[in-house]
Amino acid sequence: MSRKRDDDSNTNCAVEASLGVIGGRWKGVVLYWLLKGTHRFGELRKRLPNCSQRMLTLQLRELEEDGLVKRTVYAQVPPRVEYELTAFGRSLEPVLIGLRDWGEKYKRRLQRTG
Amino acid sequence: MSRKRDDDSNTNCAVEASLGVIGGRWKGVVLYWLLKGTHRFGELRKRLPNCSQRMLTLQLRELEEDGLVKRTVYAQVPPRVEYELTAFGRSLEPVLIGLRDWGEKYKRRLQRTG
DNA sequence: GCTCATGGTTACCTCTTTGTACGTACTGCC
DNA sequence: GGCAGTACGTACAAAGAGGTAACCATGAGC
Repeated sequence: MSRKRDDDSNTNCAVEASLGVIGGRWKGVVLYWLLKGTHRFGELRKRLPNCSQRMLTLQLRELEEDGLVKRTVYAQVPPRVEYELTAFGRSLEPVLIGLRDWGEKYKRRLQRTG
Repeated sequence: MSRKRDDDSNTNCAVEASLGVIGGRWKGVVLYWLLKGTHRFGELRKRLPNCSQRMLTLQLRELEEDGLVKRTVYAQVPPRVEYELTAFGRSLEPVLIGLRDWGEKYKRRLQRTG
C-alpha cells in the first residue's frame, strides 16, 4: 500500500482510517497470527517467510505505535522479544475474521473463473 | 499500499487476499460510496476531492477487473459512465461496515490520546 | 468555427515502499 | 579467541505508487 502515513486525507473517511492502520504490506497477516497468541520475533519470521526481517520489524513498530501491539523485551542474552495484541488490537478481531472469510470467498471465485 | 497485484504471496493468507483487493489507496472510499448507490464518474470525483482523476480511473478499473464493480457506458455526448457494485461487490458490505466502525473507534482513540 | 462538458489516456517526474546486504551488541561455549 | 544465536539498525538500490499537465473525441449551443 502506498499510503503515506500521517496523511490527513485518510482520516476523512473511517474506512480509510482503518485501512491506513491495517493496510500495510504484512500487517494483516501479522495481526492474524497475533490473534492466535503471543509470538516471539523469530516465530513471526517463520510464519511470514516472504517478509524480510527489516519489513517485519517496521510493520511491528507501526502496529505498536498505533496501539494495536504490545512489545515486551526480556533482558536476556540472546535477546528475547515478545509481541502480543493489546485490548485495542483484539477489538479488531471481528474485522479480521470478516476479511479472512471474504478473502476465502474471493479465492474460491478466482479458481472458478480461472 | 505498495502491494504488487498478482503477487502469489498474497494469496497464501486470506486476510492478505482481501487487503490486496480493497487495500488500494482509494478503493475503500470508492466502495463505501458505491454501497450507497450507483454513481457517475464525475460524482465520484466530487466525493473524493483528494483523489486525482487518473487515480480514480485506475482504482475503478482494478475494482472492475476484480469483479466488484460494474461499469456501464452510455452512448451519449458528452459521455456518461455509471459505476455500481456487482452482487459480489455487495457481499463486501459487512466487511466495509466493520472497517468503518472500527475506524471510528480508532479516530476517537486518537483524539483522546492526542 | 469556437467553446464547453465528460470521461477518459498518456508521458513525465517525484516520493514512498520494499528488498538485499551488511553491521551490531551481548554472552556463553568450545 | 572465535563462533553461534537473537533482534535489531543502516545504507543503498530498485520497484512501484501517485501527482501534474497536456491531449483526445464528440456534439450541442452560440
